[in-house]
Amino acid sequence: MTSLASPVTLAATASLIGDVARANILCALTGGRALSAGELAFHACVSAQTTSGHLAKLVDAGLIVGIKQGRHRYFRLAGPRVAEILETLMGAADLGPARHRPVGPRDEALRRARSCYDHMAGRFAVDLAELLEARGMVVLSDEGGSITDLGMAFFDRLGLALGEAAGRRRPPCRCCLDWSERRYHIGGRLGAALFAHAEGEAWVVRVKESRALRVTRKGEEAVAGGLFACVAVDAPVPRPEGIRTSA
Amino acid sequence: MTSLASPVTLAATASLIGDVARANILCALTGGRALSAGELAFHACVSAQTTSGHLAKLVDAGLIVGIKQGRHRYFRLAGPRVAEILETLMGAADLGPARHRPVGPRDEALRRARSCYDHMAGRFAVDLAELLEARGMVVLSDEGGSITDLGMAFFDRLGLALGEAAGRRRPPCRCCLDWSERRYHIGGRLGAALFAHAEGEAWVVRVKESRALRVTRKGEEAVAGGLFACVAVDAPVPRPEGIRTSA
DNA sequence: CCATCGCTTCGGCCTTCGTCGAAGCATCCG
DNA sequence: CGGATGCTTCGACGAAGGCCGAAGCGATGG
Repeated sequence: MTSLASPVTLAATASLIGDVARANILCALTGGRALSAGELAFHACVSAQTTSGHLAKLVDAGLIVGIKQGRHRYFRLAGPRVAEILETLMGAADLGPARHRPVGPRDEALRRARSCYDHMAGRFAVDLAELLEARGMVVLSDEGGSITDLGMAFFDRLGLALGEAAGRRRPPCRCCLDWSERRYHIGGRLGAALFAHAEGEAWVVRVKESRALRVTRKGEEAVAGGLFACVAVDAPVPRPEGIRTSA
Repeated sequence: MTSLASPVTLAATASLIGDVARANILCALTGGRALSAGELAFHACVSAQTTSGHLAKLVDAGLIVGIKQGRHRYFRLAGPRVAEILETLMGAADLGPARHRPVGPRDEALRRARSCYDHMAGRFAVDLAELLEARGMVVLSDEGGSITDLGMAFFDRLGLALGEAAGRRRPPCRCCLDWSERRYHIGGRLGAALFAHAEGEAWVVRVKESRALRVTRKGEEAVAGGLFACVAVDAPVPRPEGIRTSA
């Protein structure tokens, strides 16, 4: 019935990601935007023809999809599942003894705020998640998360489109372990809705040619206190000092 | 602060799993039991010295841990995180077009019921999960799962040790996409507790030298109807015909 | 104490696969 | 229609790494 997930197929998938050039390609696409083959070649630091071969393999494996537009061909991740796989594998990197810490300076922007396929990650997202949890909107744990009744009402008043999740009782939300913060951020449908809302309200703007997000002043203000001022909330406020945006 | 999860470390981790011999080793350890280097060499179908090299790399990366006992050295997965990574990667195998379906005969036992590090998988586990969801004990979705109040009370009466999960409000439970069934089974703390309970009550017994589990008659009976007869449940019974155990 | 067993290290063979140069198509523009 | 751009295919080179034979080391057991 289903293709057997044997060790050899596991190895095939893993070795596909296990090449530095392909890992660079996948990481570049984790930003969520579709990129052309040439741009991916630049990100992977290899020639165009080498990149072409890698892209063919990735498409063949179903990790990415490519659409042809004119003389360009744009690629994006095949879906949230793939992004999740990559994030999970990212988190596995710090399983071993923390030996090398090549903290580059250009990584600071990524640590602060970045897009993670369809949701946000980095300090900004982690702080937001912890604030929402402190306010009793969501429950987060290492096994997943869920939206409380209070949270459902709040997100509804905020205007978030949670889609079919609203129909389910106690809709869970995926919470990823942030690899740069080792704390949780919110993914899944809620994470995607939060990202869309934040982008629509210009709380964050995408930085060109990068996964990094720039947190605007409006975003800082909205999240630091105004996020909850825009709707009436009768929730307990156990941590009124707001969150750090570290701008 | 934290080791940077760059594309190169992603590739390093992935390529570690991307070798067939190492993938075999990891899959063998996914059964949950510690295995000696010799047994792992047998599973990986390579010589002892080659296996030794692979094990050193896996230990070095923090994916597995080894303890010395006499002249044997036993290895096990470093933790649930690793098992989760492997399961996630397993699920990625069916992303591409389903082309090869080498459904071996010996896989049938694994498809029926198997251990997955600390919880159960296969048809038995999937049916059990769906039954629990139909009874309103848990809520499952592609973004995670959560235990309902009804479920908390039920599992408590059943005698499951959910540990610290009981302290949390709406404790979530991890639900994995079963690679052999493409449906959900229950993992996380609840999954581990269910497995321990099922093993303690002799509903399932481990098959030697394999991840496979044999579902006993007692287990079939208990799950088919007696599981809910042993405790008083005032829940709606939308699907009273029970589950298939396909023994 | 010697034989056996289990695991590890060392050295060298060999396959695999990532890489780029050159050439071949497809597309767009002037 | 010709030149430029973007992507792909082909072929050969070369480094990386998995593999095993041989030998070494520690533990067990008679």
